[in-house]
Amino acid sequence: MIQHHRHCRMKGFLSFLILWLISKKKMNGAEITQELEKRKGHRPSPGTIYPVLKDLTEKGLLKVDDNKTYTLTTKGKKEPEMSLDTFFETFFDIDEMRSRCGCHNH
Amino acid sequence: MIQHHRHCRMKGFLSFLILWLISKKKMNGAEITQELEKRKGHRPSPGTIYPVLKDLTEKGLLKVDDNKTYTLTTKGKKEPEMSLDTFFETFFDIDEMRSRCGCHNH
DNA sequence: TTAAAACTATCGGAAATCCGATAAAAATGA
DNA sequence: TCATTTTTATCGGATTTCCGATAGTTTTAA
Repeated sequence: MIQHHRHCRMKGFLSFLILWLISKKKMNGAEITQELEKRKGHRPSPGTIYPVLKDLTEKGLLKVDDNKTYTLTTKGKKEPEMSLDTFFETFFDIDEMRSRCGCHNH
Repeated sequence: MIQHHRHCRMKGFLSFLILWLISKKKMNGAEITQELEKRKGHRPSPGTIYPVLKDLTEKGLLKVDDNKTYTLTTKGKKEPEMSLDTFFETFFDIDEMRSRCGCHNH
């Protein structure tokens, strides 16, 4: 099956982003989908987010309650911290990056 | 051959990061390697960065001079802008992210 | 000059990442 | 109830991303 060419660079921050979203507010799959659509401009396929949620749950970073609502575990609360450190060590000059692009009002 | 498990989340921002570095200052491979080591905490393998440089050159985003120094092309100067927009649309609350992690001094 | 070191480059493949297709389960509402 | 919509979930695989192994090339310095 031929898959179409993706225009979107920057593949591979979805787990990080989902952890970040859930750290701000517990969410179910639909809410996560909506939030990702808002941020990235297009609705992710169910086949995109549910495997990620499953993976993060199996790694002990997320837990699910009976309403299918995802929350960070204790481990998960530490993990994004680590990732954030890594992130800001790598992109320490992020303010300069932002000042170079057109989106100053975010 | 068995490859060891990677602890590092956030796979997949290398092209973006390399474009960003070269947009700040023209560099050769060794300089890029050093800068990545500084930012990410470990030295990338040559097999990591040179294929990326080749790929970005073939896509017309980079050009190389006789000293193997990489510079952005006109197209490359626009491309990171686009990526930056995407980036900051996705991570519009990046300041909140940073205030949550320990690295306030970057 | 020439050996050693540093740099550049390629290749194959492991692992990660994402997504379309598909379907089950749950919620909705007529 | 029961059909429709929404939500959740899985699977297989296309593609991307990265890296170890390897080797050619250039620079360094004795």
